[in-house]
Amino acid sequence: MSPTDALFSRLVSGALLDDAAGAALAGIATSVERHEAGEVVVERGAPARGAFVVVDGWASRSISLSDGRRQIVNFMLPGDLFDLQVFTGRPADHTVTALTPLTTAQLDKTEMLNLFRGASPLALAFWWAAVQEEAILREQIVRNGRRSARERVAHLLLELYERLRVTGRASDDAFVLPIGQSSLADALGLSYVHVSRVLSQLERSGLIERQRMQVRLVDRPALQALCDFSTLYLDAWERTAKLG
Amino acid sequence: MSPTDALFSRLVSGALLDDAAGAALAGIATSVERHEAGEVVVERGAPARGAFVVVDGWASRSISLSDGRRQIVNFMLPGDLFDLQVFTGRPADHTVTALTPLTTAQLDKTEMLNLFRGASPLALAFWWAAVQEEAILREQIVRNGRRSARERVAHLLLELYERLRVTGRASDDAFVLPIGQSSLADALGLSYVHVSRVLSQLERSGLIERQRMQVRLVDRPALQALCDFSTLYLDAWERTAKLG
DNA sequence: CGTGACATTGAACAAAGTCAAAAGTGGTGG
DNA sequence: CCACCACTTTTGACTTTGTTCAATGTCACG
Repeated sequence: MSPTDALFSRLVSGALLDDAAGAALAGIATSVERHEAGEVVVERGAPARGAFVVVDGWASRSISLSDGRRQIVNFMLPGDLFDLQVFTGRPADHTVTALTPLTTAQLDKTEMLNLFRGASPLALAFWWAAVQEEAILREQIVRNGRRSARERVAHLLLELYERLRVTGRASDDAFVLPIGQSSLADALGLSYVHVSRVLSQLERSGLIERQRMQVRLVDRPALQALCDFSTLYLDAWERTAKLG
Repeated sequence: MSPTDALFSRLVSGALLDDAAGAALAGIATSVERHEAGEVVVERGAPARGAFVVVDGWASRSISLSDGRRQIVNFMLPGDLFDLQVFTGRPADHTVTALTPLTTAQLDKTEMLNLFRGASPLALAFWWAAVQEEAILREQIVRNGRRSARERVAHLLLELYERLRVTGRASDDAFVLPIGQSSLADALGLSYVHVSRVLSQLERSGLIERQRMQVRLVDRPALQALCDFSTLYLDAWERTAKLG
């Protein structure tokens, strides 16, 4: 039994691979690692070593807030790939932990990049965009899973501000929020009534100001502290390593 | 101003593109579409037409439960790409709605695939795995955002069952659940105390059985009905269209 | 002005969290 | 084989957070 068996059976069931490609796959899944239950496999913030396949056992991908609240973003089962963001040179925005005795196989980074050799540089750019988006989804999971209503609202406002800023649509701690509170509520997993209350309260506390569709983050540092906001998951917009 | 300006400024700030690649990018972002606020841009379940860039305006990506509860999975702002799953031939597992007057540019499907011409078939397989994973993350967002504790637990058990089944690790409505309740709680955004209560209650209702680390989904249809479980987001494991 | 969509407020209610203690479980070594 | 340990699960009482329902405001626009 090869380390890539489980992955292979997933890919085959999706009709994505033939046997030749399967052999190629097995060829790049080189070093097999074994971990005990509880062991950390990839640390948040650590530079990417390579991508991994889960050969056997269960692992979790999780993100913790600074006060200890923890959100498992998803479970990784045999055949699952992770840290496919190697392509982009980004550090991991999450921690991977073995939940049971775990066997993984590492897919070599340069081998992986070789697969893209011959493709347009745009292909990697799109890959990067997809990785980017995944990071935003993960953060959304943590936001809605382990943050209070107040924290959620603050966190979303901060994220929107940062994302809009990159394309020149926000500055001076202010931006146009062209959507109603019930859309915010649907994004945050709250009722629109409660969103209204929280926004009013943030305004009364002097953290934000609202007029029409304009929002101003009056005290951005305080907002960030309030919800434990980190730009790690967005930073890559500005600091990603160049690709070969 | 070209339709890809916002995307370009994102990619450039990540040092991913030079001007030549930017021109190539502009070359494949052909047909520009305009939508009114509230209009549906991509319908859940519809076959992929191509990938899109948001040129101007805001959109949401959302998933609704059959009783109307709605979860916005993320907001799409100018420069964001979406429906990158074209590569995989999967239908959309979510609905894209314009939140404001919206301008998008379509990236032609065959042009997109051409970018991968010359890359190994494995490159597309990895892309497919990433898309797969994103779908699971989206479902996790809906689960934790708009489902009750009872529904969440049922939904997660069903997902794990389906995912394990693909690699032969579950059958007969039963599988080994080798993790503690506090891991489940961390994944579901609940307290472990509450998870314990819910599991006990599901067992008393005759929907599941537990012994050691074994879980049996005694009445899978009822569980699926209980939490509005759809395999759409997992199905691709078995029904994805073949790639060129 | 009047109208309709969106936002705010209050009061009653429900879901899930917290705290604390008791009951299993399984592994270890005597 | 049993006693002991650490850990996980269960249960009950109580608290907190956010929801629901319903009424009231506000504002842009015809």
